[in-house]
Amino acid sequence: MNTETIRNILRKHSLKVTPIRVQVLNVLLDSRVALSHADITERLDGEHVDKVTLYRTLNHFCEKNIIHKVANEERNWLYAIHIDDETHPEPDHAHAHFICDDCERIYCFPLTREAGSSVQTVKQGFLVTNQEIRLHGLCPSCQ
Amino acid sequence: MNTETIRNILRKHSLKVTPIRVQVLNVLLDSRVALSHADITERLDGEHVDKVTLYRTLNHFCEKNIIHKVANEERNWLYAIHIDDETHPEPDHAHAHFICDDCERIYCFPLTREAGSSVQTVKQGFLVTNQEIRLHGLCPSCQ
DNA sequence: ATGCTAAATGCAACTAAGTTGCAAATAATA
DNA sequence: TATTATTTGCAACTTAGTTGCATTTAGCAT
Ligand SMILES: [Mn+2]
Ligand SMILES: [Mn+2]
Ligand SMILES: [Zn+2]
Ligand SMILES: [Zn+2]
Repeated sequence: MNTETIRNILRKHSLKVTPIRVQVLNVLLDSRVALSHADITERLDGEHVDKVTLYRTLNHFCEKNIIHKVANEERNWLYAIHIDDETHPEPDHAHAHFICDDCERIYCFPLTREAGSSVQTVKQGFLVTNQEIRLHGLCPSCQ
Repeated sequence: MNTETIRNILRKHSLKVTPIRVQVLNVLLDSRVALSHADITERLDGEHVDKVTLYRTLNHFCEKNIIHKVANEERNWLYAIHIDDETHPEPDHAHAHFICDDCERIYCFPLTREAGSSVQTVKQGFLVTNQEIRLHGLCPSCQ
């Protein structure tokens, strides 16, 4: 993705435009799957980025809702751009995560509304306001 | 729950019957919600239990499928007995977890079959074999 | 009952993801 | 160009969970 577009995303969220932020955002925009801190560090190579700075950058992006985090099976955070396409205008957790049980990659999937609203009143006395769906299986390259 | 019943659960899974195992299983059988390592330690008080022994006990129970673990919002493990009632004869992940956004307690819920099978073919090329549903909201005592 | 042995326990040290504190550098604005 | 709030980098810290190893014990055979 074009650097100026990325710079504008940052400005839109009133974040200072710094080289690290541009590069990290670029890496995340380029990826079809959610990435770990280590994944991102690798893909930034050439440039040395301090691990704390990277964590803080990712947390900033999360607070601004530019990206979100999802835990993998080892319970480490993976980071992904918010899917923001026409088919999926809702905020927050209105999408599913697909976890490949072979390669362990995690993909963000938009959810159809009917699927999303199917598990509403499961048990008397509990009020469900939101849900998180994690789909397990095999991704195209692992079948 | 009666101690002899607990001893029999252990024997059924060819685990040696030890005081710690009996007590831990008793604590888990008594709880309506999933418990952390710290929660369990508290409820064992009187008896001192080494933290490593407790972790190993819990992992043993998981391997034998007597209990299962679920991550809380801080990504620490909580442990719960497998719900094993008539309404829910399937193995593995065929139940949902309800997370109270106020008190953070986690409950295991059986899932109706229709809800469980609603999110099957979400995206071309991805094979879904299993799913995990985390419901967020308010539990009865937090509304 | 007694002894034997594989499994369970307890303690200390370790691991690794993520955070905190603070001093030095820098982007935005005037 | 100067000012200042924000960002960065480094070191130290935190904490859940694991590993290694010596000691103890449950279950079983004699
Ligand atoms: Mn996602
Ligand atoms: Mn459960
Ligand atoms: Zn895969
Ligand atoms: Zn509650």
